[in-house]
Order: sequence, then structure tokens, then C-alpha cells
Amino acid sequence: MSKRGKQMQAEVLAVLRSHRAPMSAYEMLGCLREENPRLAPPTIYRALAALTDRGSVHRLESLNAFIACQRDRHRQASILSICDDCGGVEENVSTELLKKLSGLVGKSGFAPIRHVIEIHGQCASCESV
Amino acid sequence: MSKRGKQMQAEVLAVLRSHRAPMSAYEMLGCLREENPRLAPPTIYRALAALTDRGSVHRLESLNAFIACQRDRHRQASILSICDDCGGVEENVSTELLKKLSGLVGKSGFAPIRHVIEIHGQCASCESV
DNA sequence: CAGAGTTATGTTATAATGTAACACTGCGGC
DNA sequence: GCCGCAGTGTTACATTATAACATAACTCTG
Repeated sequence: MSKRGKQMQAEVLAVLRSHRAPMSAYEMLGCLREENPRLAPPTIYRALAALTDRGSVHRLESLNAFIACQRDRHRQASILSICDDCGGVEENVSTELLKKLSGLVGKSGFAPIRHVIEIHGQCASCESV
Repeated sequence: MSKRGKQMQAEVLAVLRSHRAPMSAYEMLGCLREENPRLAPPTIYRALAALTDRGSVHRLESLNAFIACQRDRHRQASILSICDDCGGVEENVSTELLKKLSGLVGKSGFAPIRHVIEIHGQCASCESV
């Protein structure tokens, strides 16, 4: 991969890290266009694809949005708790739960490759309001 | 709700049931336009919203698509296994797993409202090829 | 049953999200 | 240097979804 590619990924990751809530690809595009107005969607999406492959970024399927990984890079699927009030996301990992899930769907011979686990609700601070 | 509304929902559900794989809203729109060429997206989306509220239809967040509920109507979140080869979807329910998930994210005070659990992989028949 | 008020639906237009396809650039080997 | 490849930039467009308002249908009251 060339330098420019890596650099783009670093910039995208930096933007994502500077927000505590998830961002859509087009929000990132908006931020990055302040520097480089000619930036086009495929550039962002390619950087995001590389970052999600590496595990530095997670995609929130139920929001069409992205967050920076909050833990150390992990190869295991995250369990993402999404606060519908403040937009905050917490990331959990549980080998045990993933195994149980695989066991459940495996009963019919299904072979899991990718787990999407997203839980919507209210975080502690929003709930107490 | 008026008669037309219910009827629209029934038609959408019928179309969904006639396909064993998930359909996008626009695929449904295509089917239903054969009857009524003036049908517009919001009509479909409204019917889908009512059907998903009732639990007769589930939305696959990771595919932006929909399937008819395969079990009896249940208020509990489904665990959906999605075959990336044939597109087939299997629906499971597990109170125990849902409880564990809630327990895990609840440790930080998170109050779950909606669970999205989608597992991509290969179903038994595609795997054996 | 008329007519006002309310709610749901139809329609138009457009927003938001995502990608195909090809041109271009720069780096490697020969 | 020149060819070829891998990755990037750019244009254009496909797909998914919804805002906003016009219209139609139902409901209640007298």
C-alpha cells in the first residue's frame, strides 16, 4: 500500500477518534473536505474498509455509521451498546457469549464468519435523567 | 388504521413470504408496481414500519433488507443467521442468550431496549459444497 | 346526514449512503 | 528509460430512505 493510502487512513481514524459518538462516512467527508475540498466518497470508503479490516474501526450496521475501536485491536467481534439518547457507544468483548451464539446457530449446521451484535438502549447517565 | 393501510401491509407481507431470501424495500416496490405502477417508496416503508413493529417482519440491519418472520409472532429479539452464499436466513430465539447479553452490557448501567443480532456465515447446505 | 376535525395515505421531490468503472500516478523490475 | 502493476483519484450513478405537503378516509357531534 502506498503512503497516500496509509495517510488517508490515518486522517480518517484521527477524525473518528476526535468524536466520541459514531460518525457517518459523509460526516467524515465533510470534516476532511475542510483540508482537501476535492475529496470524494470512494476515498473515504476505501480508507474505512481498510480500517475495519484491521479492526481499528467498527461499523455500526444499525446506524450506517462508524466508530474508532475503543479497546486494543482485537480480532473478536464486539458487542456494541448504543445509547439512543446521547449516541454514545460502549464496546464489550465476550468469548463466552460468542461461543454460545455459535453453538446455538451451529445446531442447524450453520458456520459463523462474522457476528453483528448491537444493542440499542440508554446508557447509565441518560437513563438517570 | 384504515383498510387501505392494512391491505398494503398484507400485500407487502405476501410478497416477502413468497421469497425465501431477504428482499430490499425497492425489490418489493418493483414487485408491487406490477399491480400498481404508481406505488411510491414511502408507502412501502410505512407498511414495513407497521409490520416490523408488529413483529411480522424483521429488518436485517447488516443487509438493509427485510424478511418475513419465520416463527410465530414473538416479542423477543431474533438471532438471525444469514448465509452469505445462498442468502437464506434462519431465525432463532434464545431468552437465555438475550439475558446474558443484557447482563453483560448492564454491568455499566446500560438499559437495553432493542437487540440486533445477525450472524453472517454459511448455512449447512452451502458449506458442504 | 352534514360538516368539522383528526388521522392516515398518496405524491413529489430530495436527502443520505454506497459503489462501478475507468483514468491517472508512481513505483518496481528489466 | 520504458513497461506493467498496484493502488489512488474522479466522475458518474445506483441504492436506500425520508421530509414535506396535498389529498382522502374515517369519526364524532349535533
